[in-house]
Amino acid sequence: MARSTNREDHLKALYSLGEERGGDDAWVSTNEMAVALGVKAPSVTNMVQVLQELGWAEHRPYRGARLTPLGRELAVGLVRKHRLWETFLVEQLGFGWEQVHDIAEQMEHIDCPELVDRLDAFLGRPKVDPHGDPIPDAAGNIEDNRELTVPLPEGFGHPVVVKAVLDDSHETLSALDAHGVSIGVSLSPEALRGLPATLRDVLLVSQNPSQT
Amino acid sequence: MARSTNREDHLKALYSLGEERGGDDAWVSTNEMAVALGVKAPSVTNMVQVLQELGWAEHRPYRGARLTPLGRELAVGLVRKHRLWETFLVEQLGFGWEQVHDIAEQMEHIDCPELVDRLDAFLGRPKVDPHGDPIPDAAGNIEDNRELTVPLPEGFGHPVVVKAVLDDSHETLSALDAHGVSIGVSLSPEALRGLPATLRDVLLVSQNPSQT
DNA sequence: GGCAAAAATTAGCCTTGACTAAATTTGTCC
DNA sequence: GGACAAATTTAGTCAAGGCTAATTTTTGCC
Repeated sequence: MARSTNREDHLKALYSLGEERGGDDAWVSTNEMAVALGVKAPSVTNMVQVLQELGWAEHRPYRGARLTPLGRELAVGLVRKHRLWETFLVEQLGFGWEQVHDIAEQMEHIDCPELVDRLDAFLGRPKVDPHGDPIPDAAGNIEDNRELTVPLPEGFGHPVVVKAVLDDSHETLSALDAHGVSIGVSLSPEALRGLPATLRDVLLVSQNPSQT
Repeated sequence: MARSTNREDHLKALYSLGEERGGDDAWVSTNEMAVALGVKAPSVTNMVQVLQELGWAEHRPYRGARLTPLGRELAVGLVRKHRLWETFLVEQLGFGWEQVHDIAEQMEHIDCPELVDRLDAFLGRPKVDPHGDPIPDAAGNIEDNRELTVPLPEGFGHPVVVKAVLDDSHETLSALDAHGVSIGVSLSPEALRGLPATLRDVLLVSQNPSQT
């Protein structure tokens, strides 16, 4: 039973898609997971059954899968590692925010709890990663300040401050860069109208420019 | 043909054992590799044949294997990554030198040339790792200052300065720590006599304490 | 309520990389 | 120079994790 990158990838996909669904008890279809992971549906069915044997997930045939409390804990640990490494890559090594997702995807599988703690301390226990996403603490608590933020409101009547980006892919982030958009930047209504709709849709913003 | 941790592990074992043999054209037996990697001999025979198909090594049945120039280049790249990460873990994150080998063993498989360059620059382009081993540069050149050093001479007539440790295992390094031995430390003849022979045997030293 | 389409699972196969057991080669000792 | 021991490879098996094709379940539409 060696540590398996594969199982961890499936676990994380299940977690992410479940979060998008909005609830801890949301069922995620194996097909969705297959699309997210770039594999075919039967492979996911297999892996989900393995996760069930590990006690990480529950599988209801023809309905989908969802995490157990243990599975959720492990998944949050992976997210924590991913976002800490992204922060390291951007803040310490000077990578662009659009470059780090794929690298962190590899680094998050490194297995060493003490490394995670030391990295967290080294970075000054950051609360958010370079894309504005919250970094879970060592206990697994996620302080989601994005509750204070909102999806971009209709009409673009007021300036807004960019607080987070919901899509960390290289393409989206490069495109945002090209439009001068990054975390903390204030955007005028005109600037918002100049953005392609697909880019506007991934932004979470604060309407009060005084909020940091 | 995905990037394979496995192939990289076999490549590195072949490189390390070949270096111990002392020559670029030394043949390494599959059995030695099997012992080093913790697998059985037939598994190594299989992998060595795969390495041969990849153009990384040459396999002469019943004689052993040795690296091609390409294989050597790739292996040196792995050693470079390993030693840079070890340096990062000790100097930036504050790990003890006995803790970092196993972690770096995982990190060296992260595939991103730009990451290696940036890490190297971030660390100030270090020449040696925490165990005194030389770090290959980006071109693969190894500036082995250990030529200036020697294995511990017989008799222990003079004080010596520890320049490198040939065994990076947790056990050996912890034991050295317990005896107050680390890179750069000066050891008196009495101190040397107080060390177990197995520990003395892994030291490379300089006889001139003025050398740094 | 039944039937067709969509979704998910099962069945069967392939590759990678490990293993054991059996066969082969090498090397050494007289 | 032959016989035996040690080292190595070959042969055959297994588990993990992927795939395609076929089957089963669910769902949506009339």
